Amino acid sequence: MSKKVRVRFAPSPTGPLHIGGVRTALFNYLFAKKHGGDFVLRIEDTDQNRYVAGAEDYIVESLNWCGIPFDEGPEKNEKLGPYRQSERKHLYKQYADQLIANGKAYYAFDTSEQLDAHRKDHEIKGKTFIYNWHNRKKGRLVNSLVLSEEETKAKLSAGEHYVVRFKSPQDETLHLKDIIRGDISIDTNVLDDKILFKSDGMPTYHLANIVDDHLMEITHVIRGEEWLPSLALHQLLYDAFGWDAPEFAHLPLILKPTGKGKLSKRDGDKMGFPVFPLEYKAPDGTISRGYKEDGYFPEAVVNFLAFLGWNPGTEQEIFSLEDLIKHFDLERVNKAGARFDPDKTKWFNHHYMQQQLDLDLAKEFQVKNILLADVDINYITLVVGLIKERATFVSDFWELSHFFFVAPIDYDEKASKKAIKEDTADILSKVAELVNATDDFTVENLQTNIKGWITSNDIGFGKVMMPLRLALVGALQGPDVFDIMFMIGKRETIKRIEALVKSIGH
RNA sequence: GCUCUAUUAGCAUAGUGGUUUAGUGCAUCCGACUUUCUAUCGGAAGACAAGGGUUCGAUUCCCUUAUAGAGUACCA
Repeated sequence: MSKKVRVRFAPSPTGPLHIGGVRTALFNYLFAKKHGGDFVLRIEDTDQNRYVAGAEDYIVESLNWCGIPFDEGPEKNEKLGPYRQSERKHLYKQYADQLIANGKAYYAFDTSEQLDAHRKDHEIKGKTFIYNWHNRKKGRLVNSLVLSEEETKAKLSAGEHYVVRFKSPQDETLHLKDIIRGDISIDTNVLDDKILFKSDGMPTYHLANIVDDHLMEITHVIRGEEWLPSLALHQLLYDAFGWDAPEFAHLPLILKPTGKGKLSKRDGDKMGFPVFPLEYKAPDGTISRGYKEDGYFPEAVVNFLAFLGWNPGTEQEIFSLEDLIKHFDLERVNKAGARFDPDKTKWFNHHYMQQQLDLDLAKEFQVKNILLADVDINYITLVVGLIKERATFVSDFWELSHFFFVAPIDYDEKASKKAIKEDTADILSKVAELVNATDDFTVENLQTNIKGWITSNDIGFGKVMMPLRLALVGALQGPDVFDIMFMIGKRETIKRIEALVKSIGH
């Protein structure tokens, strides 16, 4: 009985896709897949002034990188295409005309300048200018409602610029439904007569959106909260056309980490985290960082995005895409805005890092560090296995593991103070001997030899282990000392111990 | 201004008209890992915006206030 679920993600190609847009796309995707439906990408490029070349490709690449590809869209499975509104231009006029013919819309000839003047005028008087029943017949507006039929025709045939406005009803209370927010009532008297068709021959978002959603057989419109105020108009438009409206769900806004205002493009650079999925080079040359380039795994991005406004109601926080599809539910989406937490996104990334194959991480590590070009990949893989648990990004690896590849060139001052005592040189020399005497050079043998020596001579672990670590690493950091010795080998271990002994100056 | 929306600890959130001493995660602090640590493990501290109702009883329902956000374009 129920139709197949079809949802759409309808971004405007005005620049890189904001992370909030990705979240909207993700929720659409999850909802569609959960119900075995289709996920449609439609490009809303009705504003020719704001068009940015390359933005559409960026959107497609972003969705693909996140692993949430669309089923239908530009150049892909075009069943009900085209999927760019600029290519559907010819479709919209007839619908605007239809509304005019049945009295639901009208021509307006006011210029932008005239309207601005009205708005300013009202502002001075402390009132709000609304282009609706309240003002449309008072004589100061020029439209087909106040003009005679002849005058209107004359203006049209004279080629005067006009727009088509929706005639919003008077004194009605609209009852709207939103899956997330429940019932919403609106007094139609506060609605203005929105422009449906612009003087440049293109429809506005409002008209195009309704016509396309209808033609593309969209069953659920899942979009950002900023559209909530337009919901009444959209419902009215469906009614005016005599079409069944889809169901609506308005997603909560994504707020800045400071909590004030919605997350904007500039917040990222200011606070040191990306707001875009992929790096973006603007036509003017400025570069915005992306999650991908910053070293985030797509799984982590999807996971934290899913939790921006939604939660499963259980204590599970780690969700694969498949899990999300299984558990996602619009009813469980929050109404309140979701504050973006950069630390939590790192936490997710750390988690997904642990699940990556050491070999894959090692390959990436090698590519990003020239110094590793000639190092055996198997060795790098072993190193990665030892240090990845304390890394969030692959870019952390070098900092955490350089001593596996190169000997320390100097010793951290604070660490030296802490580790080096009067008898340190003697102790280290003895340790070097022990290392040298360990023929079968394994972690286990090193441990039993050195630890055994410490306990049998009653020296104290700190006095031995700390300077030993300092010798090997150059600081009091890194994984288990015995692992390090084993990895760099007997000769290198002894070399480094002797280097420290020498530097102490005994 | 007007319209709409929200408000649980530093932050994100769970949850409910009465055994809830309000659960979880991030961050913080403290311990442990026979001694690195920004990792891991264990523990601690920390919240129902305010005021009115409704009710035997409200964090949970209603109203008001405060605060915050969104929209208010020939942008989407």
